[in-house]
Amino acid sequence: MDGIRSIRAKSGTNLGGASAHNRRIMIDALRVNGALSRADLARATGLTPQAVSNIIEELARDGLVRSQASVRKGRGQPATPYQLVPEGAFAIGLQIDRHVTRTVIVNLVGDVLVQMEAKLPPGGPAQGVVVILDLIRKARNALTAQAPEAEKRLVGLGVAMPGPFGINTLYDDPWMMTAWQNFPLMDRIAEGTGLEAALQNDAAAAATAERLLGAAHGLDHAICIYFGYGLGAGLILNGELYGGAHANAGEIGMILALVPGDGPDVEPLEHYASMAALCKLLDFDPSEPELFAMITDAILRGGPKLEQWMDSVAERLRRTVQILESIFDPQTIILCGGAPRVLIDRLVEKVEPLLPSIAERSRRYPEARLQAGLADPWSAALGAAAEPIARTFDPRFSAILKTV
Amino acid sequence: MDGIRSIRAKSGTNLGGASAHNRRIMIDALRVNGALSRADLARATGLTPQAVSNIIEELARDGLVRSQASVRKGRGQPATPYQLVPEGAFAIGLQIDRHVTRTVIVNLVGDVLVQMEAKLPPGGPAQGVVVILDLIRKARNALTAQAPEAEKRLVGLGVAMPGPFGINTLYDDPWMMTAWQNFPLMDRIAEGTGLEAALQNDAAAAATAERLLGAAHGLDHAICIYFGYGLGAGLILNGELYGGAHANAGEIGMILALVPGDGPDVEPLEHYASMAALCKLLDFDPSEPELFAMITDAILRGGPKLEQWMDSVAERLRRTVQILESIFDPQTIILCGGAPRVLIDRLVEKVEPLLPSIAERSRRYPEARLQAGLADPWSAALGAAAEPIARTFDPRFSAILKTV
DNA sequence: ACTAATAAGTCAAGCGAATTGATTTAATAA
DNA sequence: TTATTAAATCAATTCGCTTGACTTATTAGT
Repeated sequence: MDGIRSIRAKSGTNLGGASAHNRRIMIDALRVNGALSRADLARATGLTPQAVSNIIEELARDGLVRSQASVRKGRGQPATPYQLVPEGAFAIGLQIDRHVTRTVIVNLVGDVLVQMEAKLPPGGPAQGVVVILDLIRKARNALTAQAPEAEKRLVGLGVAMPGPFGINTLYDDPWMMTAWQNFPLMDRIAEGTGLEAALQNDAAAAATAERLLGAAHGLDHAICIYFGYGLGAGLILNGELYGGAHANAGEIGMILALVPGDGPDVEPLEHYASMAALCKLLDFDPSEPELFAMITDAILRGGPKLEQWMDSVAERLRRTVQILESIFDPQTIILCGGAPRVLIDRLVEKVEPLLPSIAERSRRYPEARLQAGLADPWSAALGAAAEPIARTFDPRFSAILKTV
Repeated sequence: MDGIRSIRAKSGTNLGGASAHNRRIMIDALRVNGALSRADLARATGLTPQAVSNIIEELARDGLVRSQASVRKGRGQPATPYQLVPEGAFAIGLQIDRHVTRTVIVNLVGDVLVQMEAKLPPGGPAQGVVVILDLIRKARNALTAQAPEAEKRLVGLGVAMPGPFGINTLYDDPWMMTAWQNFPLMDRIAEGTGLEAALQNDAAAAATAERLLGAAHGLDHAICIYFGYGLGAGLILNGELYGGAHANAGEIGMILALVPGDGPDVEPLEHYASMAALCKLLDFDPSEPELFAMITDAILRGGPKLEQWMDSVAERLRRTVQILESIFDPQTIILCGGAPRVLIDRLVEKVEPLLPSIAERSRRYPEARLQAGLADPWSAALGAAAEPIARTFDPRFSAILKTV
């Protein structure tokens, strides 16, 4: 502790760092705004037109942007807008859930090109990782079959898994997939695929998906409540995903928040509000492949048991939303998840009217206080795929973080 | 909406921006680590020794750092450590509370040089701002009397006020100082002092103080619960203060969180847990100048009424801490505030044992899950003073944010 | 129809902070 | 006494951004 004194400091930067930052800025601006001319980009970023010109030229050479037909908009030379090239980059997303694993491959703008799933064997991660690597291999083959050049432009692989990470089983809870977390999963996957791999929890992945192509597109402050087999939240703060000190931020499934009538023995929120709780209520097998259809049917059929459950979940979510609004002061809160569309939509309806909070301001953004986001079994995998793209091209992984 | 298309983009950067960033990096590293040699700084920041040398030389010329006696630590040329020069910069902090305004002047390392307060007249902001400007004038005179050169090195003025901002009286609540918030306070102060002035809520200011010179020193993820006349939280996320979409993040005083026994008519948290609530309980006049001494006396004397109140507040804080831990996954939570030391310490004691949460990990940081921070009536003013220093010298206001 | 005004975009030279690699200085270890 | 290690500096180079002049393409005004 003396020879290597642990000095805490942020990283310095240099010309290369600044340049990398500016490249990412451009890509980010094009993603959020659609097509922009060089002059637009110069104005928006504060860089000189010449600098923008050089950067755009380089990005075009790299196959990441391309020009559109020029548009005349008044006096002066017409502008040539540039847009992202969808096939400029590809990424793999992998979701590992309790009973199933899903993988998707998306391009730079988030189009899904390949989509595959497999049942996870009960033998735990040692057997599971074999299935996973096999699934990824098949997905890559499918990608190559449909776009031969794509493989060269794979920028990475994102993995989404239920959290929390690094906790020694807080509650004795089979949902926590402890075995998976003590397994060198990421090493095995990185090794097996030859790709850079990053891990995040499923709620964070879903939030990334919302930001890149969902309800949080272009927002800098949004909280995404992920209603899946468990319950979590992805936190978009200052336009970045926030992970906390140990990548466990947003674990709202673990909060012990009461609703009127609860006693001191209240259980963690996700024991009430989650697909797991619903399966228990309806006595459905969560590993059932047709689970979503079954739940959708059940909801459409209705019935007092289900209505009562949704009402009670809505009450808990109503209070959770009030807490999140007070704590984060976000532009909006998004309810999304690996859950059937009808369920998410019904819950959003039932949570209204919201409780009073600081979010109740006269001049609000166009965004509602609470809205529905992406809702399908693939949303976590989609978000996982969005992560490497964000990592590669988002300014937040920029100059400041790493000297190049 | 067509002529000026609102394009959303982050700012680009250039050589000047990178350079400014690196300067701030250096100052930040010296603040957090104490004295460091140029070689240390080079290793810690990833910059070359030559670059560090140039920057340090420039900072020394500007009077912000100075060298200490060189130290021999083994083989090789002895290192010359550099430290921040306390009198390298000064800043004014101003707290505007319900009944009183306080101002402090601190130097670069946070030493308090001047400390003055004044009663606020009941006439509202129009009269109040006169008192405030007069108080600041007196404080500056006192500063000049004790350090004639200091006035030239004033980097700014920070104002701390109770939030939330921009809300049209959510509850009909006399605590919210609505009149002050609809008054062009900051313009008047900036104009009257000739200094750059920034506004934040008192909890955020207290968190800045904790980070620069309190329990959160050097931490990147900490939540500071500010127990003052009201209740709020300052959020330090990724080493930066987080303000939310409208600078109201951390308003935990407004959450409607229940404890066992509460009904649906639960009131906002700060109606139970705050100095205001305590004053009501004890029938103390909050504008009483000797309030802190009176409360301290009352607590030391004890008695069932007070114990019961503290127990009930502790129960609410216990649940709030569990929620904050689950949501933020911080390194630590700090209970601080404009409240007497004994009260803060007693509350921290009484909140134990904490509820189970994801913060309960086997290998925790040295930091406890909950600890006491700064606790005195001046802490918000101190934090307000820390803000301009942070703004001037913190890397977070760096290259990325503004092209120089 | 012609000219002035406006805006997009390029060219070429210059700048400046960091890098690179060689060098100097000052200590300890052998 | 010599080799080794580490801090710090010197001098030359690098490279992306800026500056300012210039070209191109369109509309507005007379």
